[in-house]
Amino acid sequence: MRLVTWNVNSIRLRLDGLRRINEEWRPDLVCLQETKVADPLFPREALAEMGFAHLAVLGQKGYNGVAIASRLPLDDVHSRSWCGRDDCRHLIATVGGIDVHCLYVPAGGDLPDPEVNDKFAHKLAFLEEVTAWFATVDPARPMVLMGDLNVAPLETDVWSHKQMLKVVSHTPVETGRLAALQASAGWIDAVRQFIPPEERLYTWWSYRAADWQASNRGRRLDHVWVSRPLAPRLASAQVVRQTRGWQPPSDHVPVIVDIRPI
DNA sequence: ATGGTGGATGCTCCA
Repeated sequence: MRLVTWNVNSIRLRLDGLRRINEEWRPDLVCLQETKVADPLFPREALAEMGFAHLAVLGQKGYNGVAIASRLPLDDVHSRSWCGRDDCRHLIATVGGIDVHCLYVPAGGDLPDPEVNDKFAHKLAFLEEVTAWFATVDPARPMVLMGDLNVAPLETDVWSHKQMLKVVSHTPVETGRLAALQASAGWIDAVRQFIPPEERLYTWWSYRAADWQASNRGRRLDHVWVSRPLAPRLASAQVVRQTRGWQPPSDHVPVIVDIRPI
């Protein structure tokens, strides 16, 4: 089974990109973040034409929004809300006996100080709540957690570890909270099973760079994690870097993981 | 130290 996660930054502007991904990589299931559209306006038909007969959406006007598109039936579709907000960041479905969590963690604003930046405080509280909840989930279940986690955990997940230590997405408090989330249900970083942690790897490049490829100041913000029972079934992982150069591009690129059948 | 771009929206917020 081929799984893809992609922060599309508007699904309606990324339909051609998704068609290209679909034709070239043939995913069985796609988790989308930042769909930026209310559910009645979601382009359901376009995804059905790509072969995604099963679709779960959780969107709102203008901001956030997640979706799961699948060739295989989705069971027990539901969502969770965190920090007392209904901001469309966590969608859950079961496919082929695997619980799929599509997650969009708050970006956290600019200043990495929860005392002066409410968005950063929200991000930290969000990670803490999700962690506490996953600690109550049975880690023996086959589960996948995929999405834009908005944290680059490893030194090799940013262009400059030293310069990024005070930049939101790579501060010690965030990488610490992400490590706690990873430990909560014994999650395994599927991508780093195939691309060694010593190797630099990014999934996001800012729109603000004059030349994203030349400066290459990326971050690995998008992740695919699996629970212990799925670890022996991991077959491959890849980051589709070249989509950053497609027109019009998302600032995030897709991450693909293949899981063998039992 | 600063501003840079892109998306949705509606004269600004968010990333």
